[in-house]
Amino acid sequence: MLDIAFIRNNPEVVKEGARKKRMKVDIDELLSVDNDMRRLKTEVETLRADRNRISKDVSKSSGPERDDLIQQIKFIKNGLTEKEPKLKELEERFEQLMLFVPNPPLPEAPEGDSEEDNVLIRKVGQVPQFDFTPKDHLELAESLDMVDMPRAVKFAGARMYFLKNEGALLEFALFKFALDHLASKGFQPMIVPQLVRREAMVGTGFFPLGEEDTFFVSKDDLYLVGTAEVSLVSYHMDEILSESELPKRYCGYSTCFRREAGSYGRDTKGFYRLHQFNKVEQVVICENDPEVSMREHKLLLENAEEIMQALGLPYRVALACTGEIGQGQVLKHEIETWMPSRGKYSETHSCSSLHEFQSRRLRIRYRGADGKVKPCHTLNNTAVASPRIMIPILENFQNADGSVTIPEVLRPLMRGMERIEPKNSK
RNA sequence: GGAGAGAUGACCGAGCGGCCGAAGGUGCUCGCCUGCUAAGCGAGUGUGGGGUGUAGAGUCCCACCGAGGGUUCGAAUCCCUCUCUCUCCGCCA
Repeated sequence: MLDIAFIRNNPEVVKEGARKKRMKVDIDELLSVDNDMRRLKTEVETLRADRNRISKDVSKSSGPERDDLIQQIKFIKNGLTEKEPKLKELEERFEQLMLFVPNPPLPEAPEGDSEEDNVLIRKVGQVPQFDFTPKDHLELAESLDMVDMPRAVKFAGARMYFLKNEGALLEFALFKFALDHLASKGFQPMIVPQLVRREAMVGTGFFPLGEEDTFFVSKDDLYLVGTAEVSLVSYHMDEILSESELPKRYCGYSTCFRREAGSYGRDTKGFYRLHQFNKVEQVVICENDPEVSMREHKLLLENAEEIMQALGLPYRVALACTGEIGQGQVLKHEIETWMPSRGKYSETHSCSSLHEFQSRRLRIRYRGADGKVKPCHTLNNTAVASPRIMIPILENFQNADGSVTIPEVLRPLMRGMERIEPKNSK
């Protein structure tokens, strides 16, 4: 959500932002509703002021004078009964329109339509050269008996899976490693609610646009989160924090549920696109200062890169183009990891700054040193998401004999195992 | 799931249908005072929105005492619905 005053004063900036993001939104309609709403509001408030004033006199009067005052109020109330529903209608329309206005991207976000227009920032690590025919991650995972997809699909449907044996252990090791790393840097570890109310989904900006992609538990009116970001950001909903306690830095673990509506037939094989996965997410809530949030943005990116480097995975960092940036984000970096079977770097992390977009929706504010209450800035980035991260781990670290070498940092977390060996029986 | 109690400002907590945007305290800000610290003294300090005003300051108004309806000239106070919290019982990782 943007500040309506900002939209009023800078309609062209907002329109240009929407255009860059390739999003359709009718700012002129919004402003016209805003205008009508304010005009009517003034009328209604004048009537209310009259009513309140006269009503106070009622208590001081008596007899015919009193009856006369009450008559006057009844007359005013007629005007109110006529105007109030119209005002309410306009206000609802206004709120609705506001939910769709995209946050204009920062100037440093490159303009573009799709992934191809993202700008490469840096490459880290060596892409492996195999002197044997490498397998893809699914083949590896099956031969290593780390996964069972067919049995899951049989009773749970497409894009479902079991992780088993070293697969299960590896995932826990990854999350433990990530949480430890972030906790050591002062991020507060959290295990978060995975079922949330609509308010949290709208508040974090996933709704209304992302509603189709979300699982809904209708009996209880609760939504399954697609990321811990929803809960971590909503944590401070409706609060006024003090500047001295900022920034708030969190790392949260959750399972993530995504319907993947509209992606039928895409990435159907393997670990890339699943209905359910697990993730450690980083979230920062900080002061309303673009420089501060940019610093935090870099910190979040750096944390994720440190984890990637510790794992020894070859990756690159790209700056997402405007067409790839979500509605609420002003800047987004992606970490893409080398996946041999795809023959390219593919997204494993997404680092976003949202400025006031979420905090306005959720009313997360803080009292500045000047005594003024301001909306915070919010940011988030993946720390590690699995099983997707297992694609590059399995594929990059595979050996000629079909085994996979476990990254050193994870070995202490996997009972000292150094390799995952192929199994014969299933 | 059954029975009962509750939801008030950044936080805690009082509140008779008009004198309540709301006592008191804590916190915070500013000042004073005291070898230092702690304490003490004084003053200030709600949110959101609309109008006016040169962004500002100021000023006027509206709304808000969990949310939404209702009664009333007038509702934090009365009634209804919902949500959440707590206690007890049941069930349960």
